[in-house]
Amino acid sequence: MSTALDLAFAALADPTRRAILAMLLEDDMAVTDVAEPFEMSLAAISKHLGILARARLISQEKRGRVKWCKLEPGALRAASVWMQGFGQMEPVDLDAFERFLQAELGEEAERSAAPPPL
Amino acid sequence: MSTALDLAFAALADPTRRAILAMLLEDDMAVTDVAEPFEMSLAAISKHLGILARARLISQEKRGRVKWCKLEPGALRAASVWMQGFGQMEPVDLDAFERFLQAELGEEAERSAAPPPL
DNA sequence: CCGATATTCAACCTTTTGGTTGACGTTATT
DNA sequence: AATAACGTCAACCAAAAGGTTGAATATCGG
Repeated sequence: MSTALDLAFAALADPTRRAILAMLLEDDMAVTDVAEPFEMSLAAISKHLGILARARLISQEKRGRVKWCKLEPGALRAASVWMQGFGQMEPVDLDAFERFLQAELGEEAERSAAPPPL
Repeated sequence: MSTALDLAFAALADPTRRAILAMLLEDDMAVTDVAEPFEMSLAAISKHLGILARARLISQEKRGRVKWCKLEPGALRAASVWMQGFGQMEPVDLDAFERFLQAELGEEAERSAAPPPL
């Protein structure tokens, strides 16, 4: 039996899934469009999205034949609350986050041999 | 090849390891003492500690025959920065964290059939 | 030196994870 | 009606995770 926190952290542990979350930060997306930048099958991405949805990091709504994926920050907040308890974290620096995100997107792009964003 | 973030989130995904981190929040501990409340072998706990150490969530220093484990908030901070970028998190509520922690320690205690704290 | 204590190592086992492929059911398009 | 597009399902696979046990390695206390 997995707790919400188990599911959230496990979902976040995969770089593909974190990249998906970063993409969804920009806008809601259909499954096919989420899959497009990655070098793996649609079915694999569909599974990743399922894992993110079970962890409640995203929600999915089917309209017609396309299933829309939407970032759902609730579970992230719960996990964040848990983490913040440890050790007097510095106030959050959003610029640092931006750099982090860009760096990771870069890595992901290299790993998947896709053209780097920008 | 796993990034620091992969290792941190993967390490946090296991409830035993989160419980260990919570214990280390109180004080540094030797491996044997970390293992004591859990219903699993010392070797298993040693592995968990190894995973936490590789993720740089803890550090380990051997003095004599005992190896001391110490919480290392750096990696947590990095992961936290990543998460904070998503969705306008509320300012951190440390009381909420305390409740979270107590709840989870309770669950862990039930799962491992150990006497609940308090 | 001897026995107890602290920790890891190695081999093994089972379950989970992350990926593949091909078939399938729906919904759009023409 | 036929075809294409969207997404999932089922079966399969290799590798990693999480646990066990028993032996090995230090180190400490008498």
